[in-house]
Amino acid sequence: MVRAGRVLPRSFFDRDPVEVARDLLGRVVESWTPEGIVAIRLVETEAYAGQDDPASHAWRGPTPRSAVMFGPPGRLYVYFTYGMHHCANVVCGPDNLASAVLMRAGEVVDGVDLARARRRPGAPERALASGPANLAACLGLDTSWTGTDVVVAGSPLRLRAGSPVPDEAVVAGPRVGITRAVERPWRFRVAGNPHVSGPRRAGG
DNA sequence: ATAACGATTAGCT
DNA sequence: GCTAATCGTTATA
Repeated sequence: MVRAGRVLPRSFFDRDPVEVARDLLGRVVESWTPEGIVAIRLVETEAYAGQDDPASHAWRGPTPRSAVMFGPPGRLYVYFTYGMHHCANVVCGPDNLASAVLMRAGEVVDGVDLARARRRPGAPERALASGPANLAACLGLDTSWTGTDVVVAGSPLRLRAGSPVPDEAVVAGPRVGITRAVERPWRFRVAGNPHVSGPRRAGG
């Protein structure tokens, strides 16, 4: 069991998503299920700025899928993609923007056995949560988790303070896997960290 | 009703 | 570097 500090308050998420994405590096996301606990220290995130952002699922206004992004900050938005993967975001402020931060990669710091069981036998430890769909799989997340409030006491998904990453260790670069607004440098990662997503690991 | 595609991943060349 | 896997969401009619 890893001591990861206090649960982040709602005010943490009630900010511009670019700020939140940057600040989320080094923080610890943990899921509590009947199977057990898995905790992951985040090393890679991306910001999505709602209706101001052509790459965001919220760009064209609310749909059944993106509705939660238009709600209050601090809730989970999990979507299903490519017919087989889930990815997890935390909704951010400000209220009118429908913004969110995608949790892209991290280091499993608690519940390694459970995390590996949810992935693939023989997956190297550094690859367990390297990529948004891998990270969501380790935590056992699917679309039924959408709407989960991560700041209420006893939530099955929590974000803890962990240890913030200093500016000199943070690299900002273009977001991955999108076709619009590619130029916005809203992907953040910890420089040189072996747990970031690949194979675009070298990109900037 | 239907078609195109996606905030990905793993495996192979 | 290239691509199959696989299906919900969205746009269009």
